[in-house]
Amino acid sequence: MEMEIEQTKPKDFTDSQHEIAHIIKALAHPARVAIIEYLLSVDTCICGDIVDVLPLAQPTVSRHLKELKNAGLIKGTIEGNTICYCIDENTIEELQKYFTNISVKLTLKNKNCC
Amino acid sequence: MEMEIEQTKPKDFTDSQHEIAHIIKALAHPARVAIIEYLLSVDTCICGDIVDVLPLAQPTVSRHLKELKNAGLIKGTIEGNTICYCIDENTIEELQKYFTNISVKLTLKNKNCC
DNA sequence: TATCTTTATCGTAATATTGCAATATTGCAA
DNA sequence: TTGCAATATTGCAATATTACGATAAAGATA
Repeated sequence: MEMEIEQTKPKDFTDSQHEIAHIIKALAHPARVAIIEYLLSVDTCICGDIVDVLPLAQPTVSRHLKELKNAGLIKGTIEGNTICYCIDENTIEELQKYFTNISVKLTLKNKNCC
Repeated sequence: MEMEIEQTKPKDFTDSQHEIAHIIKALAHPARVAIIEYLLSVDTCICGDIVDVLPLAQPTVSRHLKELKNAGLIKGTIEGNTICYCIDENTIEELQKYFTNISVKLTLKNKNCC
């Protein structure tokens, strides 16, 4: 008969790890970083000119926008002929809190190695 | 003779956009999120047991560690037979500041659309 | 209606990522 | 020295990502 062995190795990552990785992944490309930074820089969010400020063709930009939208980082509102894109503050705040939490925990940690 | 036309479309992304995307990309996978969270959870950074807490084979974990190290998110110190990995606070802080800056700018922005 | 503008989707090629088995490396311990 | 333990590297297959041209869709405008 087999002894029960302490099983530490998990079968999968946690849901939370999958989720945060998914959001972070949406920013893991310079094009999508540039899109967020551009949306941040313009005061209105009427954004029919995103293609003009990126070194990419229109279909490629469209894909990147879709990915950002899919991750909840931007919202798009149809405005007649154009689409008004803007940053979703809640998701950015989630990222901000995630990294702030890590930072805070690090400052509270033992520092007697590395 | 050609007229000079206002050229808004850039040739490439900025260095800063490439850099931040590179760091962010290192966290764009649940395995690497899990590694950071594990390193954060253990008090010492003697970390010879990372493979045991991840649902991945040893070579795969080694690859993920390499990628985190390459992005400056972790540091590895050879400690005799094992390697002592720990989080690089400076890089985490950089991310934290990046997202805090976006958050702050968003709260100061016009909110009359979307 | 016909055409223009804006954005999305499809098809496809090039490249990158991920995972694991096999193997190499390096230090420690018998 | 021999063998073991901890990591890294290599090779390779499967899959994902990225880019762009061509095309489609849908509202605006002549």
